[in-house]
Amino acid sequence: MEVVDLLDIRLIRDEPNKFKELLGRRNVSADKIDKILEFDEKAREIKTKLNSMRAERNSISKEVAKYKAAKNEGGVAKILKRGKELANEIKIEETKLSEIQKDIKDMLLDIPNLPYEKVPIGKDETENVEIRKWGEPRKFDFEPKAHWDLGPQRGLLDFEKASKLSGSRFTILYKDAAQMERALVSFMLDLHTSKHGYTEVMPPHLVTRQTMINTGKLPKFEEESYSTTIDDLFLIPTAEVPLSVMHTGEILKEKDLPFKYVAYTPCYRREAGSYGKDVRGMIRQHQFDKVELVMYTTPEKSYDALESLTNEAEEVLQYLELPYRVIELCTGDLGFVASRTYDIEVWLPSYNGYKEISSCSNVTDYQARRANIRYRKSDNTLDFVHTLNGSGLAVGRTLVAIFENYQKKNGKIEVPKVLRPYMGGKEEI
RNA sequence: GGAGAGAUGGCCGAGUGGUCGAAGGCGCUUGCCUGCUAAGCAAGUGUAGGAUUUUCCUACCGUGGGUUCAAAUCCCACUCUCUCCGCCA
Repeated sequence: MEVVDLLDIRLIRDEPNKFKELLGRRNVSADKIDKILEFDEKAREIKTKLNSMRAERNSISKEVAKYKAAKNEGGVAKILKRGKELANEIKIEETKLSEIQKDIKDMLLDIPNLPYEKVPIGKDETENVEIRKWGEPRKFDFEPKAHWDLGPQRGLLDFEKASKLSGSRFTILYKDAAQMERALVSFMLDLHTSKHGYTEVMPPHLVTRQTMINTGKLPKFEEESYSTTIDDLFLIPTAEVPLSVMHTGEILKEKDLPFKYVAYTPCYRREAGSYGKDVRGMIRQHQFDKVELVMYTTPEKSYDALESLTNEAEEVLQYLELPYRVIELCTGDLGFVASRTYDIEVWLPSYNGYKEISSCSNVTDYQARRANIRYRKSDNTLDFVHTLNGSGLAVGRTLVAIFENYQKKNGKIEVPKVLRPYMGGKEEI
């Protein structure tokens, strides 16, 4: 991977203030940019020097060939001496250059994506902006139960047995709950493939370190990831990882874009940074099911695509008749690779509020640069594609939302109408 | 796990130390021609960096090292793909 591909260092060079300004909005210090520029200048200096040294070496090589052809041994010996000197000098400079380039690469890997200009500026999640609301939270004529009470009481969820097997933050689903989880996966996949035109994919759940780097999950989030002690493979934290770099190193045709992929996979996360958060129930798990949407588009169309992708994810909740709202993340709350993000939050009685159930982001060319995914434009030139991803939806949280919003006084849970065909016609569980 | 073969430009494929950044073909672009389409003819056609920027220089032939004045080509390690054998859901 070339250094320039990461986060085009030429762009930083040309408009350093733009980078400092935009990255400053997401709490990246300007010093980091200055340091990169400083190293970049050093690297270019060495490169220029190397360039002329190599040019000389190449001309020497040609002369050697010429002398040898002319059987001029004296000439050969003389020029070989200079050649050897030069070879040593070149090696020294090359070592210097590769050290600096490695430093630059490490620094660039640590720089997040630029936020879109229109993203609201803010420090953290308290400054996110509500965009729209759909549906009304239900008024209960009894005290609704939280899923962590309701589930075990009904014998549908078991947290204690799960912890015997795997420790904290795991859940076992039984009977109708297990079937509903499966029904939700099928319903979501069917909706996105048949109505929204996505191509269904079943990707690997274990990926290489390089794949994690290409998607921007590493080196930043190593401690958030599960990996295998042998073979250095990583359990995917989301299907975004395999899907958004499936086309690594490829040159796509403009007329084939956009690519729309949907995949159901379990997701594996250590949740290292969230001690004490959402400890009850199955809101925050080390393993959870998710149906993920990923798009590849041209740069011109990516922000429109983000709108449609978000709408497509929202539709799942509309069909399930679950109240939700859409918020836009402010600059301080944006994920590492995202340039703009909408979160969809579903109403949960146990929280007496809205809880994230989907996160839809335009990643622009950030992953495409790392994974070198380009497309050939109509004028025959090459450019990086833009990638987008969004949950469509987090399945476990959707199940929780149904349990809590559809519960009856007697503890039974009504099955949303669209799910009934997937559950043998059951109306309640 | 064992044995063998291989990895070259958008694709196929030649190339075993010195005009090889790489033959040839396909594809693509442009022009000509054919009153459409196809075919035919001609030219062009990798990516990136740098400079004194209508030109010149440099790097890149799976990845990383090494040998050499000089590496796609020789040596070492690794990764991946294919074939056969073994094992296995």
